[in-house]
Amino acid sequence: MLAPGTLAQVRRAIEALRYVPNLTAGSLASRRSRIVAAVVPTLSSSIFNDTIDGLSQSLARAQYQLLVGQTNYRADDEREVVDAFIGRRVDGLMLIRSLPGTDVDERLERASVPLVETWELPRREGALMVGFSNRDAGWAAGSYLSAKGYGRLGFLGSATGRGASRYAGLKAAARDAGLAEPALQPISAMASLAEAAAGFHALRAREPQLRAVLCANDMIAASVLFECARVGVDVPGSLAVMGFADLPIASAIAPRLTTVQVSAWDMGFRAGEMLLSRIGGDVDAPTRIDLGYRVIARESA
Amino acid sequence: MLAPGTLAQVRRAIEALRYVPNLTAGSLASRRSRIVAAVVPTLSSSIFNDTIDGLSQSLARAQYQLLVGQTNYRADDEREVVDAFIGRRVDGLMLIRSLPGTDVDERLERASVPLVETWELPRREGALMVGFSNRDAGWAAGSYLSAKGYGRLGFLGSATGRGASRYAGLKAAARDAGLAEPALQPISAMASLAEAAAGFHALRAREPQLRAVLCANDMIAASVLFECARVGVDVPGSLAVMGFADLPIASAIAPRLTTVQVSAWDMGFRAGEMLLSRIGGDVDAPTRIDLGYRVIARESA
DNA sequence: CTGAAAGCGCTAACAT
DNA sequence: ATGTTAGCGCTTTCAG
Repeated sequence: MLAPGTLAQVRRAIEALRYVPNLTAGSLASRRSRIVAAVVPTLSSSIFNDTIDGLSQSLARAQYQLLVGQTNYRADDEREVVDAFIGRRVDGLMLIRSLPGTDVDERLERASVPLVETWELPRREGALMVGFSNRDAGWAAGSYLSAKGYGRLGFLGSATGRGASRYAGLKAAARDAGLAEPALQPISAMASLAEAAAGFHALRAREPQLRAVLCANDMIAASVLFECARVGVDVPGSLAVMGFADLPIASAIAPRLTTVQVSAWDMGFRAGEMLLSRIGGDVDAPTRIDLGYRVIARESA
Repeated sequence: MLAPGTLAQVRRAIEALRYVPNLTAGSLASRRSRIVAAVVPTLSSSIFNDTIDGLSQSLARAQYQLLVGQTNYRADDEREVVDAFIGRRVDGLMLIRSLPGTDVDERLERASVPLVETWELPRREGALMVGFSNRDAGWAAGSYLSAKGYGRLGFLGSATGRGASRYAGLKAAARDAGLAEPALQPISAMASLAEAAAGFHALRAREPQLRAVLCANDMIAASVLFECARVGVDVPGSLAVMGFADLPIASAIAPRLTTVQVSAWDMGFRAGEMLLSRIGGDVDAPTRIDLGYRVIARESA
């Protein structure tokens, strides 16, 4: 039996000796690491940071910790980092896929570590995901553009993965509106702002009639806006530009950027919640959340 | 003795059974977690991402993994996250300090986890650090501005921590050049672009004679540039604007941003290397790296 | 309910 | 060189 005040003494001793329980030992014994991992294409881009932030916040509430790894859009890096996380016995993993068709799902499945995918929403049985349809979002952007009366459309962004889906949606919208097929100017998924600028000029050279350009993300769109300012192209008068993601810069830049908002922070936060409830054994928690997208009409298109 | 081909069989069996060694058990037994942690003020800002990226890259080479935590510029969050990392027995920790004067050093010291600080360079015995002098960098910016002939100077940024050091340097440069004390418009360290814009307008209202403004980072400067475009202020004709950090946007924006480059990625990479060699027991590895700063003259000032 | 004991899956130190 | 064994510091189970 504990004498009154004994607990307090113990606490004081703990503080005095600076005893810190070893979570590693705890993890081994309990078979629970209290660690969740995030695997993202790149850490040095504004695009996914909000998602990581959101994940981090939901994990922090539950005293979980966050391990991060980047793939640089390479399949073997993705596999390597995922294997390392499996070895670490993470309790769950959030993935923003770098490329389609890798076998990481299977590996995680076999190790029975819960996986939640974000930034897309493929239909796959039993998979956890929180995101939106990139194709539909691209379609919405295209419809907005055609409804505004812009005729000749273009797309500036990656021609693979999510970028390809957005372009496919844009193409479908153009077809639905009876417009010509939008021009595609592919740039790498990790494109620097300089690369984006060069891609824009290439697109303009190829398509002198270009009336509106949809960019794969707001940073690319910002770069386009900068180039327009530089060469004196009036936006949206001579050219409409539309971004994607609704990053903070979109509502600050001049002219303010018309874009497709996609709840980047929420995807991370909800991904964390999904993982946590799955880890907690909650069976009837949602497994698939469509956060949708929303065209935000501002000044640039 | 291993029969020829036995090793190959074992490997095949490992692959077939999908056996993945448990790193947690290894950590406990070897007293080496092969994890390094990064504690940053915020994850959802472009400012520190390159540093985290650099750290991540140097750790990946050594098969180390990266745990991240954010403090939201709050002392108690910082302490909590650092304690959790100590409990996890991380082999090292990189810290971008949120506020001065917290006791995290002491706690890490007692737990004997190597600490490397970045984004500043205080003189402290035995401490690991890789960074630059914020005060000197602020001074360099101020000298550049005064040499360009701009009279009335201003500063837009946090009035605490690194921001305060940069302002102190700016003030010293103004004094050295015989100019009036630069106006200080404080905004929070986590300021949104909208807050930065509002701060800029407040500064202009207060100081109608303002000729040049130094911003605490390039995102704030970008926001200022956007507002100038919006209200028709000619940059640098009517107002010079200078940024800090040399983020990718600095060289892309129109007009291109004059700024102070500070090797964000390298700070992270070198921090990782310092930690790794310290963990490896290398005694005569460098403990203090001054990466310096460099004024990059572009169009905006 | 409290307390002892048996692992968790590795590494490292030892013995052979 | 190779094989064996004793922990690492917790959680959990099982007696009492």
